[in-house]
Amino acid sequence: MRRAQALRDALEQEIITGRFRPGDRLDEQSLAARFEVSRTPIREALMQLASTGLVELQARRGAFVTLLSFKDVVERFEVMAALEGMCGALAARRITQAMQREIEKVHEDCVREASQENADAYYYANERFHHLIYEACQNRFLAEQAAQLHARLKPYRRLQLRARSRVANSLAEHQSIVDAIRDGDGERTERLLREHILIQGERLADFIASFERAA
Amino acid sequence: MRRAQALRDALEQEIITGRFRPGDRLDEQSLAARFEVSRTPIREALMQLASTGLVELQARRGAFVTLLSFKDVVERFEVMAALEGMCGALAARRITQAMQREIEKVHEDCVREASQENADAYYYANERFHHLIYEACQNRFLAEQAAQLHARLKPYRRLQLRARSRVANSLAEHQSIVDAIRDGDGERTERLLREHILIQGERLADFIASFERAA
DNA sequence: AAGCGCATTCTTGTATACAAGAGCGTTGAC
DNA sequence: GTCAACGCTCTTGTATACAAGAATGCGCTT
Repeated sequence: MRRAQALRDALEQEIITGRFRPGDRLDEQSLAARFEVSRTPIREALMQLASTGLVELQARRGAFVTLLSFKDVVERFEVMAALEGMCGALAARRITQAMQREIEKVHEDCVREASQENADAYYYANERFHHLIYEACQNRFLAEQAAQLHARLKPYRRLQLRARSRVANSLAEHQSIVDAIRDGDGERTERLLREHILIQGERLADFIASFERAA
Repeated sequence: MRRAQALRDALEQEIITGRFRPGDRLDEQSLAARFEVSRTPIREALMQLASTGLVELQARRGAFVTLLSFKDVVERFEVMAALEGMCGALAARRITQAMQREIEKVHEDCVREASQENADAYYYANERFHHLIYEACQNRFLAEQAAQLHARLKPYRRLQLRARSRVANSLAEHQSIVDAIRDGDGERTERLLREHILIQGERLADFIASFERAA
């Protein structure tokens, strides 16, 4: 069983991959028909998605895929930068030897996948890199919050790692972050990670701005 | 209508005020009977509370009031300190004249209520003070996140403002925060707010530690 | 012809009925 | 007497039926 959970994942995927687009209405009945379940687990799944911010529930009007404005996205990247910076600061001070080695290993994975120009593999290695930093902060709650917002920004982050120069810069930034953590320098790690994320946010902001201008 | 929402608020209050204590099981049937509604809106309310972290849903086992360990609370205060610090930093750089005046006014309210030794009134004035800083950051998402975690920590925060000396110190800290914001000094505001929150966290940690030792 | 109002219909919100898994007690065997 | 297994019950998870609010379209009136 546990249909609601499965539905949650399925809908999340469809939203992230663009099957449903921001602003789209999610009709309970048609979803129930399509997945061949009753409305009950559909409603549960929608409420769970609403709690993560992926959809919005309007009273008596139904569920809609959250439509983030330009400002909304910038705001979230601002917070993401702060959270990741904090993770980094704590990680640099608290990290274990084993964790340190693991991060270095995953960083090497990133380098390898980038050199092979395997976009998807690089994307996933990059994701593991960031998740390791979340976990290394030794604050489970912070790690969860960071991971959740990270996931929430996924649809927007994927848009931008196309430019090859960005990948090269990103790797250089990762390297200096790894170094800063190894040195146990919390402040430097925090600053580097903040900038690393904010650059992404700014890139994306440029992208969205050009997109909105075209529309 | 909108029973689920009303139930959510009612249950939240009962948890915050201690009618239900951390670890308690929340039985759907008995709640439905007590509130004279069916299980459906009860389930909705419980899921909403779960999304904010106030209760935990265990699959096939039901809902339990979240029992935060000592470590859990410390972790949350660590994050709260960072979020509030960030709010303060942004607020100091972005605050409007009107907002500045409003914060000063509420700060004066805090001073007045404290001098009258009206614990509840002071508590609420203090809460308004912090919420104003959240809003002043001009990042709606950050403000929401901060407010949510703030609310989440409410049951734990109330335990500790008993000591009179803490109130006096707290007011002095508020004053220097107001000054730092007026000066537009983001870094100083951030540092002061972080410390202001972390002190609360440490006080509470001491309290919990002594409590757990006694038990 | 245009605007307002009413009714119909569609959708969400709530109640109830049903299914299935988990825990617990009892009973039987060793 | 103790341990294990079986079955019962209790609770959650899902389906369906019902109620109520919101939107839309049609008709009537001016």
